[in-house]
This record gives sequence, C-alpha cells and structure tokens, in this order.
Amino acid sequence: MSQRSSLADVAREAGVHPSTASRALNPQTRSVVGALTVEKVLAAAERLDYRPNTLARGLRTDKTFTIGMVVPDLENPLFPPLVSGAERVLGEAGYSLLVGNTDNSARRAENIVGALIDQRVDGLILAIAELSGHVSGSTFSSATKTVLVNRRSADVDIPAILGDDDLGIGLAVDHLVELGHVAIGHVAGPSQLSTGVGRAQAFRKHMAGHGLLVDGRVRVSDWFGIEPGRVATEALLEAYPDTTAIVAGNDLIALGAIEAVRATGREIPADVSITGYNDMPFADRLQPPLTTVRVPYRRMGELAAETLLSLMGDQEGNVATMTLSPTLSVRSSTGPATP
Amino acid sequence: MSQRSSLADVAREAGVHPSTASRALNPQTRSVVGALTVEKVLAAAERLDYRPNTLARGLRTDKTFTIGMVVPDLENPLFPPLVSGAERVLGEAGYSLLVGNTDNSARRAENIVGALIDQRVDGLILAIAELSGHVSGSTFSSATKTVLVNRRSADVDIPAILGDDDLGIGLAVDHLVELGHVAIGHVAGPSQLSTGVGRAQAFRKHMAGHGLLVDGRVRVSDWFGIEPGRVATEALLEAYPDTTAIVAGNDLIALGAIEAVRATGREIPADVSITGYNDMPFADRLQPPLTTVRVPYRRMGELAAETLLSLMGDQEGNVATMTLSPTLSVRSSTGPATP
DNA sequence: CTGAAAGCGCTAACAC
DNA sequence: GTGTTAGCGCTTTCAG
Repeated sequence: MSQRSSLADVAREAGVHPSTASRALNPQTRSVVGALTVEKVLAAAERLDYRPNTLARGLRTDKTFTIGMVVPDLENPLFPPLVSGAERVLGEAGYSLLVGNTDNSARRAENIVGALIDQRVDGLILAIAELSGHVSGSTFSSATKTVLVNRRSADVDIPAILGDDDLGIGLAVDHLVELGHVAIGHVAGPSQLSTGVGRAQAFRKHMAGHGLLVDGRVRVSDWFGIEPGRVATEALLEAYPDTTAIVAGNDLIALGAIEAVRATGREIPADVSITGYNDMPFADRLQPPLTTVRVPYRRMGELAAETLLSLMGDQEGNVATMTLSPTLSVRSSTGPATP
Repeated sequence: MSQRSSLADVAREAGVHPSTASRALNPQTRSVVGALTVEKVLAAAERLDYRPNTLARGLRTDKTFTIGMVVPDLENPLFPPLVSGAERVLGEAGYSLLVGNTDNSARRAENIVGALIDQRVDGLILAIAELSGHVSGSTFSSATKTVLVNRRSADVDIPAILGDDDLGIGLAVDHLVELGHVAIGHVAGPSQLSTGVGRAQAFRKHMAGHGLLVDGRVRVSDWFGIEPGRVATEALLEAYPDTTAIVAGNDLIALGAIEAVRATGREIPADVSITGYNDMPFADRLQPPLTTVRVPYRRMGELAAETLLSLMGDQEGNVATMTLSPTLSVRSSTGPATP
C-alpha cells in the first residue's frame, strides 16, 4: 500500500480502457457497461484500494460535493446545533461541510467566503450578514448557491431560514405582562444585526400592544455577549431604577443582565425578572434557571441544508424564505411583579 | 460579471502567455517576471476579478490548503474551543478547515475521514480515537499528515495534544482530601475512550497515594453525557450510601451526578461534594457553580494546528506528543466533609 | 458495449 | 524574461 492508485491503474489492472473503468465505477453510468466488465473493474478497484480523486472529478464536472458554512462565533452555544443540523443533512446527501468562523469580523468573513468560493464549494450557508458589498455581490453573482440562516439580508434577495423574532419577543412580553409587570426594559443585541434590530422593534411593538410605555427603557449592547450585556443593563438600571423586568436580546445578554441586577443588591426574580432568548444548552441549569425563548436551531440548520439541496437541484423542496416559530421555556428567572 | 474568468482569460487580457500570468500572479515566482509584465497581469486580473481555481491548482501541485478536523460531538461544549482554536491558527496560515461531526459513531467517523482523504486534505486533526483498523490504517499509510487531540491512540504512533489527566484528577482528589473527605467515589467516562480510562486510573492512583480505599466506589457511564452520568451515579450511591464526595469524569457527568444526588434528598455541597472536568463554558454559572478541572482546550486546538503545520513542513516546531497542564477552578459544588 | 481523444484550469520543466 | 509543452486524474463526447 505504497501509493494512491489512480483510475488508470485500475483500468490497467482490469485490462480495460480508463473511460470504461470510469463508467463501471460510477453507479450512474454503470448500466451502460457489460456486466462482466463491471465485475472485473470493481474487483480491480477493490484490490488496489482505489479512491477517486475528488479534485480531478470536481475540475471536470464542476461539482465538488462540498458546502461552505460560515458562522460568526462557534463558541456562542447557539451555533453548534445549527452547524451540526446542517452537517447531518448534508452528510447524508453525500456532501462535506467546510466550516468557517469569523469571530464577528467582517474582514475575516470576506476572506473566508472568498476562500470558500475559490474552493468551488457547491453551496454556501451563511449565518452571518455583515457582508460588505464586495462579497455579497460576488457571492450573489457567482454561481454559488446560497442560503442565509438566522440572519436576514437587507440588500440581497437570498432565501433565509429564520426564527420568528416577533413572535418570540411577543411570548416573552406577554409572559411578563401576565405576571403583572409594567416597567419592562429591553437590552438589545447589536444594531448591525438583524436579530438585534428585529427583536428591539418587536419589543416596542408588543409593549405598545399592551398599552405600555417604553420610553428610553431600551439599551443596545455592543454585541451578543455577557460583558456587553452587563454594561448595557447597568446603564438601563441607572436611568430607570424602577424597572421590574428585563427582556434580554439573547441568553448571553441575559447572563450579563443577571450580573448587573445582582450587583445593585437586587434579587432575581424577587425584585427583577429576566427573560433570555435562544434557550441555549444548560439554560435550564443556570443560577437561576433561565426563562427564555426556545428557538429550534438544530431544525433551522437542517432546513437550511434542505433548502440548499433544493436550490442545487438535488432534492425537491421549498426554496423560499422560511420562518420557524419559537416557544417559551418558563423557568425561575421570572416571577410575579411585587407592587 | 457573467462567468468566472480563468488564468487564460487573464493572460489574453494582459497580452501574455498563461504561464507568464501564472508566474506573475504567484508571489513565490513573481520575481522571475519582468516588473512591467507583472503590473499588466495584476491589472488584468483585477479587471476580470480573477480568482484562481484551487481545484486545478491542487490537482497540479498536490496541495489543497485544506485541513480536515473530526470531532465526536460539536454540541459537547468542550469541542467548539478546540475547533475554533485550530481554525484560527490554520486560517492565518492560509488553510481552510473542513469540520466533520461523527455523533460518536465509528461508522460515521470512517466515512468522514475517508471523504476527507478523498478530498485530498493536506492534513487531519482527529479528536476521535475509535477508529477501526481500516481508517487508522489508511490514514496512517496515506500521505495525509495527522495529529490527534484530546485522544490517545493505542495502536498507532501519531503525535497527540493531550491534557494531563493524571495531574487534573490529582488536583480534584487532593482538593477533596484537604476538605476532609475520605469516602470519595468516581463516575468515569466510557471505557472505550482514553479520557475515560485514563482518568479512572488516575483516580485510583491518587486515592492510593493518600492511603484511601476505593473499593468498588467507581462506576462507568455509557458515554460523556448528563443522563448516563445520572444513571451511573445512582448506582454508585445505592451501593455506597456513605459516599461524601464524587469525582466526575467530565462536567456533563457531573451535571448528571448533581441530579442523582439531589434525587436522594441530599444537598450539594453540604452532604455530597462534586467535582467536574473540563470547566466548560458557563460551569461557573451553574446551580451550584461547579468546582471543576480547567483544561486549556482552545490552546490545545491551537497547538494541534501548529503541530500539524510543522508536520507539513510549513513551520518550525515540535511534532512530538504534548501534554498540557490543567488547573483547578474551585467553586461551590465542593465543601468540607461533615463528620 | 468499449476505445480514442479531448479538456477542465493550473503549474513546472524545458526551451529559446 | 517569456513562450512551449506536457500532464495532474478524471469524465464525456464521439466513433466504431
């Protein structure tokens, strides 16, 4: 087992022409070859431990059976299920997944997407949206099929798989209102992200729906992380000390909010109730167990993959933008308002 | 901007021969081309938005600038830092990372590693070790450079980046002994995994070092998960109800152990102390905050990548097996033994 | 049903 | 310095 054997080796071993070997090896074209020949070729391939060179095949067929997926931060616990859901579906369809991590950097995103396209991936699943015109332009214009997931893109018309943030935030607000809260604040995600802006808008809308005043009780954190969440919450509590409930833009922000609230000597949920967003792993085992909006990320990853397969013509299915409904996981970070 | 332009297009646009264009475009060989020509070619490439076809290049040069990384479960929070550390280092060196998830299935591992090799990845980082002879054989025999991370392989001699489990378990045991515990149990990870067996051995060794009896106070869980951890702990407590402290094989098992202990009406750490392993994200925010052995996974991912780069000759550096030292994060799941 | 020939896009000897 | 030629390993016409 010294060297990798090529199709030519197999052909020689089987005593046939390379193109015949190719046809025999490919299930698609196998039927066109004599049964006996097929057997000889298959045996030879087995004997030589033949593995087709996917580069050569891709070069010839313009199909690599490789998909690129780009996420902003693999260590944010919402992304692994997304990736893993997509990976499973694509793997079953014979595709490999190239994963890129941008660390929330637009420059890295640019590079990574570029590299992926250069590798001739057959499709792209993007969980990022901060694409400069250059990449989104070339992505869009290039033949590379693309699906967005968990991000909405304003400028370009690409199918997207989204959670219904309006519904989710509605769930959280309704829950707090039912508990008797009135002075409810919102700590939003960054305003460059559709999930940041969208949830903030939804918050205002649902508050208005209940006839409640928002005023300036909304703060924006620099990104979806614990520390920025803590900082933004501090600012909120300073400006509006009478706040009895906080809707956080995601679970990490909620963790920051919990720190900030506790730092003022107040207790959760006795003095202040907090809701998160995403229902990340272990949200139920935190201190306190977090009331949070559960978003079906694994399912979204699967759907993104399925949509991409449809887009590439591998599978029947819908290629339109889809919105999945979240649910509310009520736990112990929320409680009745104390008058 | 209809079609992707090829090197031939650029050459035509610049009025030179394709190979000249190739030389001008490649920084390595650029010096051999006339300065004026270089400029013309670069301008033409820019104008046509030329992107080299990495498939064709790889086919020709036998180098794809792609690395495969295989993990058993991306949703186990220890793996994202590992992946992300490797991805960062490799990305900076110009490599893309192909990530595969095996879901702890040897069959899937086999397929994924095979697919990766077929894609002619330049190297492989494996965080799995349950490889059947076939794959480990072909991996080893193939030209594909390989590094293991967080797993030790018995049969094959491949460089590995490991945490020092003996040291880590020692830290946990010492800590519990200092707190006055004597009846200490261990809930181990699965016996097919080097991390499962190794930590169990280390537990026995360190207990013996303190002159403490282990007896049958060790249970093995089916895999590194919450539920199997809970089940194994139940069994342990049933057989040895006098147990006052438990060293868990990892943090997820510790979470299961916490459930099992609470189910018997005992409190943590008042009645039973528990230590975890890994210090996964949010371990400090759990209920109770978990005393656990902190392993530098991100650093391990980076080191695995660096080792691989050395192995591939891209970088000077050590290619031997390395062991990183963990530390103990003492929090509230452990406390003094109550006599 | 099988063989011959061409070519995907690129790089690397080898000329000149 | 630059052009010529060949070929990486595969698939796909086109003949026969």
